[in-house]
Amino acid sequence: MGKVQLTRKKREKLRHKNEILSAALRLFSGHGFHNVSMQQIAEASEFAVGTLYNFFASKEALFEELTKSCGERISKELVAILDGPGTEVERLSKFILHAPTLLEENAEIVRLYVSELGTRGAKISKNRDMDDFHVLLGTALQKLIANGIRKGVFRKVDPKIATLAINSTIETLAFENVGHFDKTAVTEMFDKVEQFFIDVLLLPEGKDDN
Amino acid sequence: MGKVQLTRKKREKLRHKNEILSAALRLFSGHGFHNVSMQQIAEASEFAVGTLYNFFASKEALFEELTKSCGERISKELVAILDGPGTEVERLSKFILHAPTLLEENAEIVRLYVSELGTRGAKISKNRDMDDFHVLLGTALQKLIANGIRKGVFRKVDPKIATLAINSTIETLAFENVGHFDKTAVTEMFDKVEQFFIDVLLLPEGKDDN
DNA sequence: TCATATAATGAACATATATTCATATAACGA
DNA sequence: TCGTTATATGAATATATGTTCATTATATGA
Repeated sequence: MGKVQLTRKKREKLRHKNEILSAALRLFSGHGFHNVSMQQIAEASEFAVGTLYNFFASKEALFEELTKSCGERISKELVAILDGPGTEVERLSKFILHAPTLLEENAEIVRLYVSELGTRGAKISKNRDMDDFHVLLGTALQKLIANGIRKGVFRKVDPKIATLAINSTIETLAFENVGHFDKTAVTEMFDKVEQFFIDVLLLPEGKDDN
Repeated sequence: MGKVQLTRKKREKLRHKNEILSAALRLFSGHGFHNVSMQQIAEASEFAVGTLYNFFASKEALFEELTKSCGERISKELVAILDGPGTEVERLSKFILHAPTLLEENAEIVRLYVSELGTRGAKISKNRDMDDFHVLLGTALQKLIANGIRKGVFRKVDPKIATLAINSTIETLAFENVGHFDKTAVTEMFDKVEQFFIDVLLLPEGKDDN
């Protein structure tokens, strides 16, 4: 579906659009939606203000387009780990330990998410995409933990609460570090988080809760 | 220090100031800093715009004054529990279970905190008070957990990470529920959170990690 | 080459809103 | 009562900025 090869013009146009989006992401993530003007985006992307409106109906529309795809991409990456190969412990471990890399590669988006979308609160727009991806992620993690419990690998905790705790911790840590990112320090912290949750969730061998 | 009894005029003035702050809190917490104008605050508090500027140098100053005291009050309330009487387990338990009440009584402030201060990100102002109180709280909780471990009540986990996990979980849950607050549902959730962390941190009797 | 379509431009416009300040009002003390 | 001080007022100002649109530039294909 869709043309395999776009015409030169279409490709150019798409490239221009992406350049605008890219500049907007940089600015928004640095200063926040309300503190960035269309003028600034125009200057940063080296287009005229009017040109922006040939691509996006409004400042809000630009913002939404910017966030739409990002959430999906990141959430898919994480769900892939949770639903991927390996034991429950291995996957949970991998999931937590993948955060530093993910954070490094998506610093701007995460910063945008933190500064504008929060996880809740007064949203810029009615954009609910982020929340949807959040739910998707939560479901996958919850299922993993429930499976682990059923197999007798994890203690009998409430999978919902465990998921909440793990996700909250990862997010908080991510948000706290996205401003001044130090890979070594961040990696170290996430190592400890992984250790904590594995340690705490793992059923001591030989002991059986059932 | 300070007059014990203020003159009628001073008292009136203070009352007026608080009325403005109160109206501002209601508006800000509902719509966010950028979506509330001085006009609106003036109307809501039944003063003229100019009057607001007799009390506060700017919109930002008003906002800061609003947040300054709130954080301190809440954080003190929680630290009092953590540093209060009872065993480590009892205090941790009480700390978590106190959230619903606290949330109910401070819904507007929490909403404001969520929608504008986030926990980080593009702040309205350079106001760091909230962060300071956050640190204070973290320190108290961390100490409690460290003590619990030393006494052999808790497993040997990293107190820092445990604190991070507990605080993150409580905050996330609080933030998610402050919009449409349902005391019963919220209480139930926090009960489960308490159960989870106690369950997971408690050293099985007879077993000794040391 | 030229007619047409597409894209880019940025000055001008409309609106919103933070802030000011000259004026009015009320409270107070002599 | 009256002058003085403190407080309240809100129209006017200054500024910022989202959006429009008539104009210009560029690309395309006959």
